[in-house]
Amino acid sequence: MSNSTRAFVGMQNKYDRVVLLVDMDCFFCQVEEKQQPEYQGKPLAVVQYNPWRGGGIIAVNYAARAKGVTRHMRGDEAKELCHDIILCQVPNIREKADTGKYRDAGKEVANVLQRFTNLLERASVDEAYLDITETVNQRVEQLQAGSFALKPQELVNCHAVGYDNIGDYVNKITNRFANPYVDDERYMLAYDPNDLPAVRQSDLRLLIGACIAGEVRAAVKAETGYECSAGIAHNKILAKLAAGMNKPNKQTILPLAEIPALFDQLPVGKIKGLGGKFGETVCETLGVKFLGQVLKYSEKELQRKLDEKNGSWLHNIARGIDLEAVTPRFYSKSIGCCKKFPGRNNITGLKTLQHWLGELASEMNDRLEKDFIENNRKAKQMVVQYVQDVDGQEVASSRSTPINHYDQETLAKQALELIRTNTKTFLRAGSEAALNNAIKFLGISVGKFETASSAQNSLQTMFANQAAKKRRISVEDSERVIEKSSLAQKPQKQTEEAKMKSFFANYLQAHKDEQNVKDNLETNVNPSEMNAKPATEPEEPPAETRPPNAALSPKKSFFEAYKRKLIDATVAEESSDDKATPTATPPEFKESFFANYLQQQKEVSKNVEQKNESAADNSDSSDMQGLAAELDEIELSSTNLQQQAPERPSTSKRKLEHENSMKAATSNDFTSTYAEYAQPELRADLIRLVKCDECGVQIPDDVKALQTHRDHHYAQQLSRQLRVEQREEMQRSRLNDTTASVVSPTTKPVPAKKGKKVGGTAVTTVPKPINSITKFLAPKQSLEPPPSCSNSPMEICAECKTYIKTVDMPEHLDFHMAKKLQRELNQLEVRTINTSTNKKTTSPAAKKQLNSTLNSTAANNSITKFFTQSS
DNA sequence: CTTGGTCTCGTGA
DNA sequence: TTCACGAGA
Repeated sequence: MSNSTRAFVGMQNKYDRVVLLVDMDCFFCQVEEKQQPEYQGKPLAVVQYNPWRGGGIIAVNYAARAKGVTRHMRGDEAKELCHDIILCQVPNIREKADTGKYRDAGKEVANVLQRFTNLLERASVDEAYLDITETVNQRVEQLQAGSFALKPQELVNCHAVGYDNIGDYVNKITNRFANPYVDDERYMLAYDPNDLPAVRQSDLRLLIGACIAGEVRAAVKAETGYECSAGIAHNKILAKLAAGMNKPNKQTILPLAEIPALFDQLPVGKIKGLGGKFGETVCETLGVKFLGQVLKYSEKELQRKLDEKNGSWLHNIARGIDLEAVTPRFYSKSIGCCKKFPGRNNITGLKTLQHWLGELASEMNDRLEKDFIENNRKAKQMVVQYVQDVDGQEVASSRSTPINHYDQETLAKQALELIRTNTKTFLRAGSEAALNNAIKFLGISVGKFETASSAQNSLQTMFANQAAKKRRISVEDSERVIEKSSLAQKPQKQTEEAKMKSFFANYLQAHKDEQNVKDNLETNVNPSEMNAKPATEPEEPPAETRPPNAALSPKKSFFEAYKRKLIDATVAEESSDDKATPTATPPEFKESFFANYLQQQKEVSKNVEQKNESAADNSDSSDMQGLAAELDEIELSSTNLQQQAPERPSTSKRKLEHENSMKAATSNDFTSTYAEYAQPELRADLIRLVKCDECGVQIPDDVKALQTHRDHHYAQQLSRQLRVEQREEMQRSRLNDTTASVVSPTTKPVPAKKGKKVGGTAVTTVPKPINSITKFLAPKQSLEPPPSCSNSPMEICAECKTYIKTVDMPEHLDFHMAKKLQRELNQLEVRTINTSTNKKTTSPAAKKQLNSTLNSTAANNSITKFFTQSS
């Protein structure tokens, strides 16, 4: 558990990184929509249960935002603005909001993100930074080596700050390829000479970053069903800023050169860290409104007016420089829960205080057990926070204490002690039960996690190993994913390809290939519109078996991509009021990359010559020249198309529908828009899709994605079932002990709580290990090895007789073990429930047994033994 | 009484 | 270093 302090990159690397901020769109709403598919496309908001005026809104989907519904509204106000709005309650457990559902969903997303880089920093439940510098650099190299070509079709849903459409930005970059020094004059004025190499590469690298962002978002969508927005920039601050500029389901590049213009009009408070009090002081003490105005102060002045650290930080920020590193963090450093007790709900009596501490402690206990199993770590410190009303003033306090084990009772007791011993007069004079100061806020959190030593018990060891292995595998996976999506990597070893030095040449080569080898594209885009290329040929072979030079083909030239955008734009026009429609003004093709290339062709081949042997270059070059005329023709026809397309929208629309065969390709609701634009991972020629029998959603046909998706259903089913059980259990205990209630806390609510607790323990304990291991659950897996995965070695699992990737086999076997564990836990649960109904008071022994199994260091119970035996 | 519940970080003692 | 507390997202 390295407590990594904040890290920074060197000033000399200020433009070297490519950072992504992925931000889930109205995440809580999406979670609800996924859970209740019938809600999809309808205006929806998530409210926290609170009887006053219909509950407080904490998330609003875009359909509801269109009607003017915002956060900070009450449910009733939302209803007024939008009569048919669906209001989802966040579940209430233990009389307080339970956000576990969203935490789990966030983790599901993070698991996908993780595959793309190990430099993943989770910033909140629905936001994460990814440092993708490595991958970008690799692709730059491959681009230069000719083994990789950009795929502009990945950029359809992408924006660049300062450009009306992404095509303009791409054109700008390609122009610079043709004339590398066009912008240098400006660069020299604006940047330090030492930065020029990075500055010159900046746009291309951000563009590549955007392609990766497209892949990331497509993977998230395909594997979790959730949509997100992303920002692509050279640092965290800018990535975060950019991500917010186009939403939902879009991504935004913030080009270096656009920063000054942007900042001139950018309110200071828009920058992360300047949104609050500090931002206000900055504005006041500097007399500025916009970030750009900060430029008039020297670093020294800023340091003097603010302080040394903030001064130079702001000095940098105003120049778009932020050196803060993306610090890898998947799991939170602390876990806590709290509750407000406003006004009338102030806690004024000792019993009430004990009751609520018990509730909070109970939730903590559940979450800590879960965390322990997942992360093999134990908290060493507990903090209790509270706000007291001391004669009209709110006084906040927090006290901490070391902890060694945490069950509900201990946590609650310790919390109470901390409050008691730190309050001057805890009880009102002469009273045994009345607090001297009413409590308005109560929170318990734990932190200072330490890894549980593996010697402690085998259960821990197993899960620790599990986690470590998973991490390793996912790193490999991320490489595989990237490889898969950048088609041109496949013929990497082909040396003759490597001789082509520019990615222009690559495009041309690719286009040439397209004529020889039939491309799936032609089935996607109607051949008659493709300048009368003969529509032909049998099914394309699976990607893995494709001949190398066919695989090299980038599938779509710029031209095709733009035409594609045209079609999209046409459809978008038809589907009228959709906000998620991409801006898709087609660029002028005369200025296009092809035109440029053709003009510059000879120079390019000259450059190539300089770096390389000559013979192959000449032939390439002549090949390219041979293509020139044809490309001209294509371009010509494309401009025709540009004019014609809007006049026959329905054909292209139908085509598009056919193309993706996604259920909602033309629907204009907010949840289905993705299908139209999700080429990178969803294009049939890249990944085959299968339909989930259960929910009908399209899933990439590879073992991992399938398992992940099924796992999701399985987990849902499990938790549904467990929730039902829990509810029943709660009712039982209520029947058994009707005196236990919130309003009369004098009645000791212990039996009820304990009854709940037993259920709760099982509820949160059981599904988690299952959930994390059921990645390898194969309930519906066929006995045949999936054809699309034939490239990775598979073997048959002796337990369930299904085909499993060899690399996944160890975890798959773990899964079977976990199933057994689940059975045992379930039996244990049945036993405890039985005793509780029989005896009215829950058997504390049974509960403790479970608790200590998962919590403690003692390894002498049945489950632990079970694992020792089976492993 | 009415964004509530979680998190993380920086600062000063 | 650790703790308490506030700020910010």
